[in-house]
Amino acid sequence: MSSAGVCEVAVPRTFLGTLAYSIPGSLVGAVTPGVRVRVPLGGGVVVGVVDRIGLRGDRERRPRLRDLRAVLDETPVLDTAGLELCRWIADYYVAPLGAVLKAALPPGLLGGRAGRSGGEAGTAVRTERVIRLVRELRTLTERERLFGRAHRQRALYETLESVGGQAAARHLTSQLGFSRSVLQGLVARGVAQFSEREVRRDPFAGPVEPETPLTLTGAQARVVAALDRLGATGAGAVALLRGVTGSGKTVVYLDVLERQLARGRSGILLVPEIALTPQTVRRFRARFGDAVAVLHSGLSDGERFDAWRGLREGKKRIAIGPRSAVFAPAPKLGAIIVDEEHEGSYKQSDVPRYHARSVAVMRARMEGCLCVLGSATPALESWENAREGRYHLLELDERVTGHGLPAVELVDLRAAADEEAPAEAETGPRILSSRLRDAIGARLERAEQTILFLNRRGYATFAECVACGHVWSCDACSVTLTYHRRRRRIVCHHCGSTAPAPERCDGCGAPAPRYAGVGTEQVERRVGELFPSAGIARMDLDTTGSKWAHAEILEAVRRREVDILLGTQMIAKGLDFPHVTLVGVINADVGLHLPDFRASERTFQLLEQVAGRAGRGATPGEVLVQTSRPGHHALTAAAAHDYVGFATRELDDRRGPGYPPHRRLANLVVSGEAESRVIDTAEAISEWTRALIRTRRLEGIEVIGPAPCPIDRLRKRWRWHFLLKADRAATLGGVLRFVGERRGQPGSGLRLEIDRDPEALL
DNA sequence: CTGTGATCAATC
DNA sequence: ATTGATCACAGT
Repeated sequence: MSSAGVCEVAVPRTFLGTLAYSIPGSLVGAVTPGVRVRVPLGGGVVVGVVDRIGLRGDRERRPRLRDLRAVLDETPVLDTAGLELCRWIADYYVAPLGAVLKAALPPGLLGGRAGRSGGEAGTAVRTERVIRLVRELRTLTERERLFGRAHRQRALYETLESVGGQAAARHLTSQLGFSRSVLQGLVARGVAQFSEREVRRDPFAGPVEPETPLTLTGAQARVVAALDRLGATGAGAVALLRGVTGSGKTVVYLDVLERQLARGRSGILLVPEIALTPQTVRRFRARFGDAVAVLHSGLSDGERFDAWRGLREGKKRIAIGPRSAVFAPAPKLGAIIVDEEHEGSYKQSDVPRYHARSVAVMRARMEGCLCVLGSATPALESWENAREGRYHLLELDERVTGHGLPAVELVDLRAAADEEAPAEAETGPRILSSRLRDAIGARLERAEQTILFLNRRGYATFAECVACGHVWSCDACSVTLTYHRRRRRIVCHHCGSTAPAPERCDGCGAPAPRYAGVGTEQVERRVGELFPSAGIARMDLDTTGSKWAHAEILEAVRRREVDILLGTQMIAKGLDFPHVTLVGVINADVGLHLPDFRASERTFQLLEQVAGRAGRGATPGEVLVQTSRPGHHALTAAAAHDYVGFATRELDDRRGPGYPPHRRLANLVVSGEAESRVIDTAEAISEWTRALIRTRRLEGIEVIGPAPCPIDRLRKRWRWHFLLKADRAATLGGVLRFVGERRGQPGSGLRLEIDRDPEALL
């Protein structure tokens, strides 16, 4: 078989590798790497992407290949460099190339179905289900007759009435606590109807104010100049920009990108998803106008396709977006900037489990462009690379305000440390020390704003029976249920399942449980009691259900309608409010005890980030961190704003156990519904891997485990894992690929997940 | 003997 | 993911 008549195609399936097809004579000229093709697969037809013309070298001959059915693109959806990057990801992260391509291309281009929609733009309209009242019940008697004892339906009716007759079904069930059957009941009674409503909101649209002219500080100018020199080499240099919070990294990014544009190059700015606010985008639009393409999961498929096409055709030159924007089809790429490069959300949690920072570095090397990793608290991996000279280290250690970083004080929560506090019986668990309470009071008097941070949502983290000690936990996951007081439900934060708050113990029948472990909802209540006249806003997943509630809350803070903003890590990143002079961390110990090797690093980063919200205006800021472990190095280092000290100590702590960045890590998780099969399979695969290492005489690589995962049941699946630790990335990669190919699909409803360079081991 | 569901392997 | 092959077992 001549190599001209055949090709390898990546298809959207879960197995590794590509499939071979023959090219019918009529299509020969049209088939090139990177074009989409329609191919027969099993009993159906799917859309795949041509990986290469000719067969893979390692392939055994087949008597007969099936024919390509059609070629869908004149221009490849990925250029040579893009395809090469995707191959690297597939290889490195042991993922099917088809799955990588699916993640890299706009939604709809590579759908499983090979229908009409596989053609051009994904024109799918995003809709949401709406319930609408269709019958008016004017009199009370009429309502009573109709609803009888169906009081939830009546409540729903009245809710809908009060919001103007219709509401999104999703909002009613997830935010307001109506169950789906109540909605259905109302429809069944003929009082309401369901319909679909198109959702189309572009939060980034709207007038763009011209940028207020900025002059770079001396330090910023030096950094920009250094980056410019690095970029000009065309050698794919990587720079780590460590700039303290408030040192003006964004201004540097703007300048770097502007210089690239001036050279006829394009640029990509990656930001963590939650930092992609209209506020951020506005700054870039103000500088670059229509050349900016925003890639955001909140956009419809059609809008995303338009942004993608705009970039590919050179009409847009700057791409801003989360993780997947690292694949932006920017021709003549000059720079990729990864803001907040330490953020864990750059790692994708499902296949392909890539890290956008690593992909950015690899892409820059492949295309010879500049890569800038920016953070106040770099990931230890990046720090180590900079220390060893693989990345160029640049630093900004002055805040632009000239005020210096806010003073941080650790407030000891233990024992009688707080003499002024009344006995616990009167106040419930202590949430605010008198120190923090007084500090908030002082800000209220001076009309300054306060941010309170607690990385735990809900009211209480668990419910416990006072009589027998029973703790309510999820049926599907091995975690305790969080009490949400306003919703009057207990909720699993892993699978989302909920149940009404218990009235008595399942086991012994004793009445009402005790709720323990403070969450943001409880802080909100307590703060409201202590400061009844203050404007309080809570920002966490529960209050930002609707897509842009988030931005609305922040607008209220900006207008100073809010005196105290309280929330989870959502409020830790990037917020820039000049009148915030106090940041209070309710409990810094949350997260410090997690069974994960990054627990200390996470805590340090979060504290440093949240502390950076204080004192960004004319008045210096103050930070109070409540903790029961005031001696912990993550906390003392954060209090001293001592990144280098923290990194040195933490690197040292990780040397013994061989955690990254000293050694390379992969987490292999076996999951399934039958516990015994999961254990057996985890043992079999880990033993098989050990044997592989032994027989191949591989050095510098070990298998650790298996053991149950820290959360050993999730969504009804039992989970066991084992680790691979290796000195060299190449050794690890070789073993992982072997495991993936030979044991990747264990069958019987079991799954093997391979997570290379894991962000967390939970 | 046929129908049903579970399990497993292959997909070019 | 999806499909088809294979097999145990229940019902006819």
